[in-house]
Amino acid sequence: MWCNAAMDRVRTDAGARPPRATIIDVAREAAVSPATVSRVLTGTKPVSADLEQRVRDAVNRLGYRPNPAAQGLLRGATHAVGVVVPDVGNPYFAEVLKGVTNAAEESDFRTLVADTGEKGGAEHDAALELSRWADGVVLCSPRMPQRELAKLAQAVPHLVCVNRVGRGGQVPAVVVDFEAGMAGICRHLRELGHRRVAYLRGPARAWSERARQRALRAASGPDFEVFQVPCGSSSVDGHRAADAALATGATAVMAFSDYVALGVLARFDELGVSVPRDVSLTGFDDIALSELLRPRLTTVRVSKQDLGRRAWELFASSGAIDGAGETGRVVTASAELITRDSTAPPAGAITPLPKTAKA
Amino acid sequence: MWCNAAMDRVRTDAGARPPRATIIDVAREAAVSPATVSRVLTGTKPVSADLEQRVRDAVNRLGYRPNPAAQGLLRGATHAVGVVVPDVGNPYFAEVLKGVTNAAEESDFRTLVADTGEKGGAEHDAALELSRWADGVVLCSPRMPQRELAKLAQAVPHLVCVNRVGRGGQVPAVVVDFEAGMAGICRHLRELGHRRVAYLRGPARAWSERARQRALRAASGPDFEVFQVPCGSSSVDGHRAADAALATGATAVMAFSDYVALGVLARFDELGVSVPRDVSLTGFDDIALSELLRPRLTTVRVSKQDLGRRAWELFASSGAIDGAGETGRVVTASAELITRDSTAPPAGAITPLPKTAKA
DNA sequence: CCTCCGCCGGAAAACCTTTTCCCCAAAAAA
DNA sequence: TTTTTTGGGGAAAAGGTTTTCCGGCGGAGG
Repeated sequence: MWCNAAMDRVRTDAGARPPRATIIDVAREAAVSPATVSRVLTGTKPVSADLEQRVRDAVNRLGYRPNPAAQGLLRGATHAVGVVVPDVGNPYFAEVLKGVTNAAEESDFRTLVADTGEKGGAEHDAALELSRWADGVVLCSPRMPQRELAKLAQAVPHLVCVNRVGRGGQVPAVVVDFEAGMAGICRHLRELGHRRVAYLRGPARAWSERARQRALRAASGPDFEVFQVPCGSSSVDGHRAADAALATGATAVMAFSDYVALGVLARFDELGVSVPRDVSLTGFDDIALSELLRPRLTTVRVSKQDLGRRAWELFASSGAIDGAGETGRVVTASAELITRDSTAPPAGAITPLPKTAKA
Repeated sequence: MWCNAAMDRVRTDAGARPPRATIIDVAREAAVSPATVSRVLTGTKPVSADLEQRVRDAVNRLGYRPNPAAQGLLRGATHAVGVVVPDVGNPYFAEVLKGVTNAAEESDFRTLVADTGEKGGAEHDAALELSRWADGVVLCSPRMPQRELAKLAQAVPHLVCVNRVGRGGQVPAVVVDFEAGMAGICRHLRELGHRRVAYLRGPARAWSERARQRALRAASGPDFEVFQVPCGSSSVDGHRAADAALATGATAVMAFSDYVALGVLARFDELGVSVPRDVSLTGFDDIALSELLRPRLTTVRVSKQDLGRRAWELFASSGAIDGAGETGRVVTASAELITRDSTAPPAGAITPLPKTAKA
């Protein structure tokens, strides 16, 4: 299968790809010891000027680059961070991933990614596997039960969650302030005069769904009735649930996310229901399209890349890089209401006024 | 639960996290030699039943998992594949990444990702750096010049391109059949009766843009005039270029991609231009939204995940896994025309009626 | 002039796993 | 029963880098 070292030197098969130069080759070329080469490259100890020059020349001549596996073996660290996402194809998670990647690159860390395909059962194993290859793992919106998460946190050295806090916040996490965001939407709708609104529920297991429910419970009252409609987290779920939402007789519909709202909007269009004339619609997340859609979607802005970056910072400050650090912090990312064209005062009567609007 | 064996190392930092168990710990626990443990786990040589059981028990008891760095050092392979993308936040690349990741997982490979932030200059370094950590690199839509790509291909052991073929196809690549896709769009528009169409150009450096141009040149003639309008690859580019496209007097607009078409559609809406009544519009790629938009976008379907999977297969068959294989294959992914609502026969006259439209 | 200290560079250990080499015991053949 | 073969298991080397330990040399102080 793999040839031995002696063979490797003379491997002249078609590829003609010379085996990678090692630190020993460089040392020989520069007529110094491997230790000196290492010192020049890592800068751990000063080296006399002429020797340093000789080493640098040799490195350039041979195109030498240290073998990360050997470095990792010695250091006990891999200089890599793992990211587990339910679905990379989902723009939300893609943005979070991008945030982590960019932040990690600044500290010379590599990013490993695992996609669980929205299967909550696969999360645990994926994280565990990734933790072998990385110094820590960022877990995005895990659906796994609390118990499993707690156990995982003990097995994985530096675990950070996004949009999920463990009980008591033992595991560091960065979460969107869903509660404030949802409250903002409710306030906005109430101020517009809506009194009966429908909420399209997300996945029951999702922590973010439970946070939204808290806000809903706080906001609802005699003058603000909230009708819960089971839905889901994808556009097709929204498309499917749109009719039920309408059937509640609500004057406004709050979707679990912008993505869900997209499907709702499409279905409303098919039904000839005009937004916001006949009914108002809100999303959550402020994905890029929400501004391109007609009508432009009223939603809550969440800086997804920032979420990723903050997760990285949590990972870094938990001692993954320098040494030991704090252990269980939960940082909350702000969620800002973005008012656009999809919300308006309810049509007092059903009379669809001839709004020209939207100059 | 956790091994006592690792105690002899005195790394007692606050965290109280016991260092990972090594194969030596397992060997001691099972009262066998490390070699036997290795043999049980890799299955390279048969081991008697009782010893095997002892080893397996010890492994479970200690939660032992082999250190990938040590394995990699020995094997000279990392069991990882790198993916370089211009922008993970772009759903197109996110999908390709997902395709690679899923395929890689099936072969027990990890995926490393680097995001160049659309900066063509960063591609070379990113790929080179990733190649240290991975057994090969998948380069998505590289904008780097031909010369640089050729040089990179020599420095990186197993390089695979997506949507870019090197001169003569020396580097393995999987590409969308942009030419056929574009030809399909042209044929479709011509059959509808369009004679003057505008094309919103993508990035000049992009290989896919040049492929589209070939198709355009082949399709254009006295009865099918194509007006080239500089644009770009993002939605805002499309938004900006929409006016210029209209100014050509074309009855149909072909956008570089669905993403660009999104911006065009938004601008047309602002201008009160109705699609497809006043002007037809086409995209490319068939991103998820194209079906949710109103009007639903006529476009060319490209299986983005399949692109990633094919790239992985190319990587695998190039000898990255088993040994030596073929070297420079180019596989072409089919591109299928999807006819939806955004295209229609041209309105006989050019007259931009004061459409209220969009019922 | 001698001694001590400090600095620079080399030798070697350590990191963890796989694999080769070798030995020993048991089974098969004579 | 003795010799040969086979098969299973242990010892040790290899793989590339960092870091500790140590030796040697030059300069400064006594």
